[in-house]
Amino acid sequence: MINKMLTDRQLFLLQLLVNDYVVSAEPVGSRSIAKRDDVTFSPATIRNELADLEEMGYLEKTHLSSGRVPSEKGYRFYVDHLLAPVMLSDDEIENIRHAYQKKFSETEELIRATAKILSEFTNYTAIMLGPELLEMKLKHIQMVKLNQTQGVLIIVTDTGHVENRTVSLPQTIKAEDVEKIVNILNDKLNMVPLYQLSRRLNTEIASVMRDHVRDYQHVMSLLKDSLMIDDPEQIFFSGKNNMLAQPEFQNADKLLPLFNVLEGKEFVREIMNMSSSGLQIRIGSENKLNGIEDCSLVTTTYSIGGEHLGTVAVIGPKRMAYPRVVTLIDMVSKLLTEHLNKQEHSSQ
Amino acid sequence: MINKMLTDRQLFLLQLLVNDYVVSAEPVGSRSIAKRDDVTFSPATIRNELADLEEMGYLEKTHLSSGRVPSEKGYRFYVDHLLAPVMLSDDEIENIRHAYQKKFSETEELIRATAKILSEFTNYTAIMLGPELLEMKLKHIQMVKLNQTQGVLIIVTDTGHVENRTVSLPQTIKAEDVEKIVNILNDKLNMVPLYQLSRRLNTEIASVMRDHVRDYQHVMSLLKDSLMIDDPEQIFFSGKNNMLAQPEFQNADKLLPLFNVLEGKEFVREIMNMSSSGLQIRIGSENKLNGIEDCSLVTTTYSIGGEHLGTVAVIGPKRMAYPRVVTLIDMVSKLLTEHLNKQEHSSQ
DNA sequence: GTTAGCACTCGAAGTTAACGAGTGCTAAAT
DNA sequence: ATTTAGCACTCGTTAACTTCGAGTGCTAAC
Repeated sequence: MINKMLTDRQLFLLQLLVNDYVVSAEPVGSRSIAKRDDVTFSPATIRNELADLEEMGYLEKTHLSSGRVPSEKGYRFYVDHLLAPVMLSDDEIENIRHAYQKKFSETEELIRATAKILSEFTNYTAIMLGPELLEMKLKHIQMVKLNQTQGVLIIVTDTGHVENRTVSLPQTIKAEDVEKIVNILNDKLNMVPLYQLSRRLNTEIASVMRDHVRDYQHVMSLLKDSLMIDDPEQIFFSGKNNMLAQPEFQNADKLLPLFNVLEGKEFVREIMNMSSSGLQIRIGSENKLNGIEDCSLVTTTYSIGGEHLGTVAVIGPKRMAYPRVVTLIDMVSKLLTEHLNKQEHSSQ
Repeated sequence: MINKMLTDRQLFLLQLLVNDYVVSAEPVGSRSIAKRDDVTFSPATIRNELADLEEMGYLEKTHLSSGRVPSEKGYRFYVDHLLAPVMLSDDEIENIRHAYQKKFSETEELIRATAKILSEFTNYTAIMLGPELLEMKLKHIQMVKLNQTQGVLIIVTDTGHVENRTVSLPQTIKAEDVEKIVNILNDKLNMVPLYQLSRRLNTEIASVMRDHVRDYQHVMSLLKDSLMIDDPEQIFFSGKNNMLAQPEFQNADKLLPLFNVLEGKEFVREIMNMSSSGLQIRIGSENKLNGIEDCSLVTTTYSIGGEHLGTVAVIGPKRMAYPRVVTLIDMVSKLLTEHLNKQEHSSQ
């Protein structure tokens, strides 16, 4: 089934209609389009064109005599062929750049700040996925004794991420034993990916431990617990409340399922899967996940040190200001990448 | 103005009415009360009694011929004098205890889990405030070099909390210099409260640094940035979405201001201020904070090592299941305290 | 002191009518 | 061959009116 070519005027009208509907959230009629200064033809002509566009599946009516609303096919066409890059005002660009001037002492803080900026400037909800913890490599392990019975095990990765665990120390263990153990671990596990830690523990480490550490069985079981890294993702949400301002989510019946989906693991997995390469847009039911069929999802990626990947996402109603979101998400992901790499390479 | 003493029957009726309204969320009429098995008198009698209770300010009507609803004064009286401790089912107690069986590798995880349990069992929103970061004392500082230009500064407190900062290292600095600096810091700042760090840095440390470290000005300014601890609170929310299920918050107009308040700093400050000693309940407009005048807030405290204090809070509609919430928040805060202290003292 | 009976109130739910924004179609105008 | 004015028709929205019922207060009888 090959689509008939659309005329220039049809393209123009489709674009106008989507733009209008995106801000008004009300079905758009022929009269309101005709009122515009850049439209020279009459409502009747517009009605004819819109009827054609509807026949081709780009538009829908909410009832027999209502104005038109873009269909999912309409949004898809709009996004694929009519997405005019939007200009941000100098003011806005200045504001965004300004938000990145601030010193960020932790990578996490930077990512969190990015989510906030993105949600505030789009007025939708932003989601940031950090680099996968399990892919990170061990850079350093450190044990700090808090008191007779407790210590904190600190794990630093090559990306500067820090994990920590509280561990109960057997009273039999001595300070020099602890030091010895930590030295062994640092020696043997340097630059080992976190997901391999427990395996390595059982193979290489076990034998060394047996030779050098007394009560080694006990120590091994403690270490095994502590080096279990199970939390696979760092996730940051910002602007969930922006959904409350959207006319399509005014009542709790709509909101509850939406929020439940947003907080679920499947949603995060969905974002992870779709953002393999560059900018992607999922419109409405293109999202396979149940519960966000009235939403659109825009994602892109950012890189740390040119290697590890994270994801930036914006979710909002299907009736989304796509050009603006695309411009913003693009800008922000670039700024983030830039910032992370500056951190990585500069000395100031 | 001294309140007239309430008769036993009036107390009984007030209690029944609150209990009924809490579950139904609808004004309670005399007939529905009379239908109960434990009520032996007629609707007319009940009407007379309720009219008296209304006159005394414990009840209100939503309109002239509606059933009655508790007033804030009514809730207050109920909470102060009629709060019958509710029994949890064995099943529930078992479930809660079971949730605490799991091993928690970080204190944070334990507190987060407690919030979740509390929100799930109350069906309201739980808020946990961790111990004040600024009150914690420095136990250990560690610097891990990531590459030529970057390092991670790790700060461990006496409670086992870990803070970390990414710092850009000047290229002139050598590994042994870093070690020297860290040693000085550990030596001079051991057990200093975090809020004093920057002051101490300027006094004691500055002079020592000048004598032992080259390029000391530069190092000092880096340290100053890194030891600025500004985030004063650890806050954990759970079950915000439970608000969506409450009939009083069905539309976005009510939800948006509520959520905005919950996320604001004033709200946290409010909780901090009110929980100075034991269990406290704030009903409706007793909360001075604008935006939660239709909510009630129940708070209590927990202790770590008998010394540091944190706060457990539950917020829900004014029409809250007070007895259940009080029982649960009490139980959970005790379990949490117990768990934290077990961690502290046992060796297994 | 309690309660049956009754007139009265008022919100909720249902009905109807008027309104208006929108459409499709036809026929005239360009 | 397009474009457009004109017009009948559709249908959601709003407001006015009705009905219904759950609830009250009051009075008089128990």
